[in-house]
Amino acid sequence: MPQLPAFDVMTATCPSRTSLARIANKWTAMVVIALSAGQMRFRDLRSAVDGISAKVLTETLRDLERDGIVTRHVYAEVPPRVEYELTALGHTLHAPLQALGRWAEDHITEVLAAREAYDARQ
Amino acid sequence: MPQLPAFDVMTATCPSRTSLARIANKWTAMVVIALSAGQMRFRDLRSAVDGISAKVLTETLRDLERDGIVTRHVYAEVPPRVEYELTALGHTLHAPLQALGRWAEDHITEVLAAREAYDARQ
DNA sequence: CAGAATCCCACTCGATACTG
DNA sequence: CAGTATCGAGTGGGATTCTG
Repeated sequence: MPQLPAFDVMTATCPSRTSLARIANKWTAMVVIALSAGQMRFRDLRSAVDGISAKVLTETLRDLERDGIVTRHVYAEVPPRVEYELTALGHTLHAPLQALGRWAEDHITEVLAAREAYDARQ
Repeated sequence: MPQLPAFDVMTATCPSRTSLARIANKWTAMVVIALSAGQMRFRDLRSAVDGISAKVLTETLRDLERDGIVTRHVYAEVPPRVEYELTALGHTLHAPLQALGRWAEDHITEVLAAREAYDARQ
């Protein structure tokens, strides 16, 4: 058995795992990637992250705000305007998540081929 | 509204999103990180990825195998021995996922502080 | 040992309708 | 516009038991 690197996140009781569970999430990844371009309002985020429902976007943003990754700016206007922005902490998360998104795109052909081969064997 | 990078994965119909959904997952991340050290058998993976159930580990490994990220080697022995290994494709996924795990560990203090502050406001 | 099978709960997520 | 409320289908994931 190979030597494993000491990695706290692999321990069930370590709080960093709750954080990993949040950031290792497709919606989180897409929202953070979208926000990396700069401040955006709710409706623009919704169209940037194609297919996300208002409910899930709201919940995702709340969780990211709670974890200090996103800030919420409410402007007292009519109609209401709410803008979301990455915090400094949020910006440090962009590179890792962007890398994940890039991997998905760069290797989709191989993944699809592997799936087809696997399913053909069954 | 900021200029968004053209990113296929942000499109709901793009197949790369199904791939992102698989890799942006806490169990996937921990399994791939564990396997990056080399070939491992089922039971060792189970203890490396603390807290994962046999069922979820089996399903995660099946999905990763289907996507061409992991290979499964069955040895005709008694008792049975099954080893899992990252493919070449799987190895390209290690760096991004390791970066995510490191982020979770490196920033857990800030995240916990943000949570506490957020919850105190409610 | 490495799983398969089963049961079941909790949570995710989408759709729809409504509100400030 | 930016949500909230509610409902319901689907999925994730744990516990337990059984098998080759």
